[in-house]
Amino acid sequence: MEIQGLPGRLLDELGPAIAGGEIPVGAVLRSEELEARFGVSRTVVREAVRILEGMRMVASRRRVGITVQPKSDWDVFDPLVIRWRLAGADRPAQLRSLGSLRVAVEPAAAALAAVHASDDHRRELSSLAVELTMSARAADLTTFLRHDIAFHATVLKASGNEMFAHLGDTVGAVLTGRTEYHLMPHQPEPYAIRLHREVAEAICAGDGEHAEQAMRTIVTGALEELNQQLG
Amino acid sequence: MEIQGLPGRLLDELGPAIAGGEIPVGAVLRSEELEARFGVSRTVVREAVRILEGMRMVASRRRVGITVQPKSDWDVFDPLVIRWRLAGADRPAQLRSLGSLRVAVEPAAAALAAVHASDDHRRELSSLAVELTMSARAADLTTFLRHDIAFHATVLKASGNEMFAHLGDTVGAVLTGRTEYHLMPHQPEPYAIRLHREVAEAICAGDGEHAEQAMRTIVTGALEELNQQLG
DNA sequence: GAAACCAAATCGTCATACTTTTAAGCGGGC
DNA sequence: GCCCGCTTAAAAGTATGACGATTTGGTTTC
Repeated sequence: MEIQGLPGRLLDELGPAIAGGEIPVGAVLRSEELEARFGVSRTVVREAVRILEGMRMVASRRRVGITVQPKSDWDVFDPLVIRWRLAGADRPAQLRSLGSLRVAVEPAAAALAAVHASDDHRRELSSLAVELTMSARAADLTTFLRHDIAFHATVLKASGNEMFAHLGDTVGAVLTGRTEYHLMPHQPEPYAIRLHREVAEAICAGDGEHAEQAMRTIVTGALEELNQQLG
Repeated sequence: MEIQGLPGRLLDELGPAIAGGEIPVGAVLRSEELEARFGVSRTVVREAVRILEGMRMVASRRRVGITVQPKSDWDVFDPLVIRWRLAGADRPAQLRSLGSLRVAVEPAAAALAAVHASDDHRRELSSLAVELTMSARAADLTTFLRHDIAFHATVLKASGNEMFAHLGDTVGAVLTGRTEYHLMPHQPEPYAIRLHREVAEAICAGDGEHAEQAMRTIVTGALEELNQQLG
């Protein structure tokens, strides 16, 4: 997942710093300065900057330097950008954006999954629904979170749409972030669990309408809860 | 938009070649070979490869080389990846994926836009709806396409969700691709035009339900048409 | 036959020199 | 005094040679 080598280490410094606003939009960096600051060679700095440029977070121009681009240019779908934003000051905004995206995508994915899911996926969903119920009853929030993430990722994969499938990790990051956010306060609501079971059953039964509806209830509920948390 | 310099030119060769399957998944390239093939230095090759690595299209490992990664790893939301896939053999699959994504996202964006759109956005939408109608009546497909793209992009921007907003260019690419695909055969259907006006009016009036419904009709229609075209 | 070792291939990093672009300062002409 | 063009220098862009690190795969040895 990670970019490796020294450029990767540089990215781990620069990316969060830019996403978190410590290096503000419009700031200008110079390669030489970065070389000195991180004690690496030109090659390494250039490669790291190239990657940031690929994410549209910076632009490099001769005789000027490396300029941090306005946020509206950033590749907001890039997994690294999302992770960096979730880790910094933009976290609330990023969670809100992702919440809306989930409301749009996950019900559609559930509907598609009811039609396109493979037998393996259907089996996995059933089993995950069971494990979800169990870990909820046991108030084991850590494994609950893990199963919850797996559940949503599986629905997205089972939709048969590669773009939906790729949102699995992102949704996972949201769920993790959300759990961290209100510091795992109470055990999962039985109502939400029931809805997850409904989604799984509907998908297994090939009932797209029902799967979509139940999933919509889940994600709109999550969004409302989020908005409440964030004020 | 483009990556610039020699690495950019390299990308313009390698990206489409990989996305189009001419360089198949699992293929292994060596830096030295690429240097020779394109007559550039290590520096340039490495930077281009780093960018491809950032898109998860290749992975570079010591003593083995630069391996083309399975498609399921690619950053399918990266604008460049989308463009490359639309230009090559993956075009049908990419159009289908994007079609489903539009069905999921655009109605939600329209609903949000009805609530969050700025006055400027509302004005622009009204005006675009008018121009859309006019260019359709005049059977001027080129300007129609341009206005259509602008219309959808504006709705996405007006939603106030940065992630939705970023899909504007992508949707534009789909519309362009679609028009090219069936080679601009007939003039736009009056029904579709009417729906666009409805969306604009509903957003201006703050009627989210109606905007969402009308937009859903537009994009599901587009998806059905697409499925018909692709068989 | 298995385990340890060795060697070659390839990427990764560094240092340095040279090239290209371009912002900005300078000066001359109007 | 203002505008236009020329010069200059600053920064990124490219090329190249040397070395380091790592991994694969064969070879040797027990």
